[in-house]
Amino acid sequence: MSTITLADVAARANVSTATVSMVLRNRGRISDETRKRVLSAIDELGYVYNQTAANLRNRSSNQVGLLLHDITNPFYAEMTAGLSQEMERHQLMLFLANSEESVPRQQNFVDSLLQNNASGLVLCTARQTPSLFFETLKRRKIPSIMVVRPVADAHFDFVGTDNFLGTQLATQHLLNLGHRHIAFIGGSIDSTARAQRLGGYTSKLVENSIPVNSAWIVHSEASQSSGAKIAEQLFAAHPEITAALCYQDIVALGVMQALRKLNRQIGRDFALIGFDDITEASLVQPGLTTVSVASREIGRKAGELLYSRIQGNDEPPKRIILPPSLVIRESCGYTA
Amino acid sequence: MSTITLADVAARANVSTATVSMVLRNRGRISDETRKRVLSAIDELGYVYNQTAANLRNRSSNQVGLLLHDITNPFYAEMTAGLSQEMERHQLMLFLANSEESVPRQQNFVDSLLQNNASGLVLCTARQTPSLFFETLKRRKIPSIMVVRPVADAHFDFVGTDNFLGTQLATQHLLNLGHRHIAFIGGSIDSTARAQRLGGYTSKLVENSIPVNSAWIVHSEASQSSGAKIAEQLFAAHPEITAALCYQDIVALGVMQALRKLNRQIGRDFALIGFDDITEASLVQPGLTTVSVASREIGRKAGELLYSRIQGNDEPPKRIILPPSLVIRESCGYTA
DNA sequence: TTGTACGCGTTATCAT
DNA sequence: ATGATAACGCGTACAA
Repeated sequence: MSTITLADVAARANVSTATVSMVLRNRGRISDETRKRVLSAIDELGYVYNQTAANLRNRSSNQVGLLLHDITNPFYAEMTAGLSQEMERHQLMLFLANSEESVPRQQNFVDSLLQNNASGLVLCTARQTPSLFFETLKRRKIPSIMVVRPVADAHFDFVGTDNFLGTQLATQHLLNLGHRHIAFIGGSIDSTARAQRLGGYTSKLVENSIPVNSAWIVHSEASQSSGAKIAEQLFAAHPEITAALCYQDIVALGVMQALRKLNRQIGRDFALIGFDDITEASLVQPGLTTVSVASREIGRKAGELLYSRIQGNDEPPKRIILPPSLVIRESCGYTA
Repeated sequence: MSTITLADVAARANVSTATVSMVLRNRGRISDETRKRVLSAIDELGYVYNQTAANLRNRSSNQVGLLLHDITNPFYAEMTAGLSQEMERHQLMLFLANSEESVPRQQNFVDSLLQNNASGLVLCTARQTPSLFFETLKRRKIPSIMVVRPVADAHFDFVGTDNFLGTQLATQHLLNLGHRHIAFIGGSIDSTARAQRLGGYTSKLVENSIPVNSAWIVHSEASQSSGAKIAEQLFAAHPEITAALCYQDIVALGVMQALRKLNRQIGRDFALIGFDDITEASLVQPGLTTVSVASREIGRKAGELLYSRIQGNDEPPKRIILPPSLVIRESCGYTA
């Protein structure tokens, strides 16, 4: 069974391929009469449009790529859903890749996208991404939106959250509750986002004339177990700590484990705040107070912006920073 | 800046386009001499391979589609990661779509894939999928692997878990602990998977001469809140129930809420088992005993099978059923 | 190794 | 006003 082509349809309808093409794309001037003939020919033959051929001719495609480092992280899964929704609205197909923080894999994916004439990208790049990577993107002039992880290069569009403000909110909340010995737990040392979150925390301390104790600031991997291990050490060495702000909810969940092990009642004799507001935050006992960053909305906004870029919007690079909010549950007690 | 084509490279290297093509794809016999010339020409010109053109010529592509109904469900996110890994191994690009149980959206996605000459599909179809959908896939002869949700049509490859065995394991566990009043909570009435899980449960009861009480079998939506609501009603009407097997972990989490509200100690005066082993199951307090189905592995196996089909494997349809296992945590107490 | 027809839709230009 | 003609996008594979 050989493929049915536009030419076959044209023959059947006694028109030229040009006419069929115009009917398919609603362009040019076609009489209702012939349009009907063409449409029924399409129907009778069971013609399937060949996007590949169109792409080749147009030197473009309806495909965009999404690069993440961990789709199993609920935060990114949620963001993906938002983006996917937006892509569908615009009839764009979404390629997905999971770099798992591997720079070569990330590079492979982007190379493939370029070879496929992808018309845009949404990227949450791996941590050690070399600047050459960004240079290549710029040189190829492919619309690229960076998300969540800030990139030094201001040339790119960015959609993310206000890390600084987020931890300011959280820190202020702890201060309002009377805490003065507040730890900051988690994040990897070379992360820009961490620097920003740390900044929100320290700035609030300073603003309230509370000394910043660097021994209470520790980093960890983005996992529950790592958070637990780090926290245990920290609390053993510094029993004076009464509250902690975590870089991520995942880490906070680990800290919870540590606190339980040390027999400290979360919400009573210890206050804990996370960041991200992943689903789990509302499921644990007690519910985790956390900074919510509207992950789904980040996906949507990124999609919106990408689409406008693909349409030719050439305004200077944008930075869309979605305001975070503090979701108060039970992990800091009930006093507001 | 006009695109650099294969022809440009050929001109620069003083060879034919055929030669360049062969060098790029390591085919035919090319002398080391010319190969070097071609490679350096590619390098100098910064040539980028045009996959689109190749796809058109080959009437194929290196693209496969993954259709899910909810990427934010951790179970599917995990599966996606497994599939993504496998696709990358074979240099296949993965299209992702989130149907959110919408049949038209699902259809759109598959239509787009067909128009893009996708070489294969992995599908977890929406619940109300009409049989016409499957007919189309068969007619187009595109390799398609169904996952997780069993499909009536035995014509398709399937990768999933043994629902029946899973609930048998769980039910036996509860029986061993002495429970005789065991409820089955969750799943939607028209789900095949639910029928299978229900079968495992009832078969074990019958095997142990325990009457099946249909009043203890209730269904619910796949959400925590729905699970909680349903469970509350059930336990109020039937206080004699001392244990429950849930269709999904998500539902089990809701049931936990209900139990707390009713002041019943999970793991002490009530035993609860879930299904899926999502990450949350190990995070809640007490940890949820559940049937683990190796979601990541389902993704990998599906990818492996799909790849072999794309390569031309035309053995009869396969059903790969991964054995589930019971992960014992604390929600049934500590007695084994 | 090379020449070249081919895969299939698009669009600018031309014809009626 | 409508529609046809034909060159074009770029890599592939077969005959020479």
